[in-house]
Amino acid sequence: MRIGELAQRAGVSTRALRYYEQQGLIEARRSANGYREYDEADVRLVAEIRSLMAVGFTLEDARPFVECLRAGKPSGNACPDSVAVYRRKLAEIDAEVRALLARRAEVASQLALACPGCMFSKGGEP
Amino acid sequence: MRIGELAQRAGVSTRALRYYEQQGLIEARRSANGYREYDEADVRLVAEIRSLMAVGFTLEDARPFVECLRAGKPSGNACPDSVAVYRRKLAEIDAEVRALLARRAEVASQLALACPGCMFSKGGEP
DNA sequence: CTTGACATTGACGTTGGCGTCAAGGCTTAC
DNA sequence: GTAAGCCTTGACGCCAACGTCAATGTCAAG
Repeated sequence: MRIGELAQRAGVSTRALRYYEQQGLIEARRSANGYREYDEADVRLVAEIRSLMAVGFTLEDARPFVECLRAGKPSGNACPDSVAVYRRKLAEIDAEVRALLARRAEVASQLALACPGCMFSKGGEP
Repeated sequence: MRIGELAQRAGVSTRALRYYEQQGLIEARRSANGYREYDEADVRLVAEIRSLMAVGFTLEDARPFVECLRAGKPSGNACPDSVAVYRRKLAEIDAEVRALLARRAEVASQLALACPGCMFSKGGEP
């Protein structure tokens, strides 16, 4: 299939696919006229990328998973590098959550100072 | 005082101060040679901006607080617009935390699939 | 033949909050 | 007078993941 069909089947733009290729995540053979040609395996690769991005992974984070699939593994997370990324991501998320909660507490205390009663009413008291 | 001293006292760069001015958050009168001149009130304005940014506010978020101070209020959060921003920010943070926790759960379940036992050991089992 | 739907590469725009030159003017000290 | 240290405006760079346009090529249908 060509890039337009892959884009439609994977739910991404053709621009995104060319970008992934530029970043070395996917590759395509070329037909005689220079058009990119993809197969079913590429649909899976792109799907893997998108599902990882959907949970906050960057393209770089997705790279080990893609390489894992291209290495013939049935699943992108069946490789040690992928597992390492999972663990790193968990740590990152936990750190982010802690930072956010700390900020939340600060904001809440400032709000309580600025507007006593705001914290327990729905509409607040401006 | 001139921009260098304000920068030092407020703990920001001169570039940042000029940027804040460009965004309409602070303003400076000019001395005869064209240099920006600031006073103590500006130190407070910049301090307010920085303390808000430290908890994740954008410059736009900080605007009502600055206007509040410039309106003569003793505190930047003593105005209804500021309180509204606080409340909006709390909601945003809560939404972010929820999204992060949802992602965390997804990542954790994938990790559990990829590497049973990883979730309960420190070093994991790759 | 021409229209239209596909494809190609290249390059600039987006978002926030500045960092980092560049090229020059003002002031003070030696 | 000149070096040092302040200041001015202007403009490009950065980061991610593309969007969007430009100019052009390919191919099947009418």
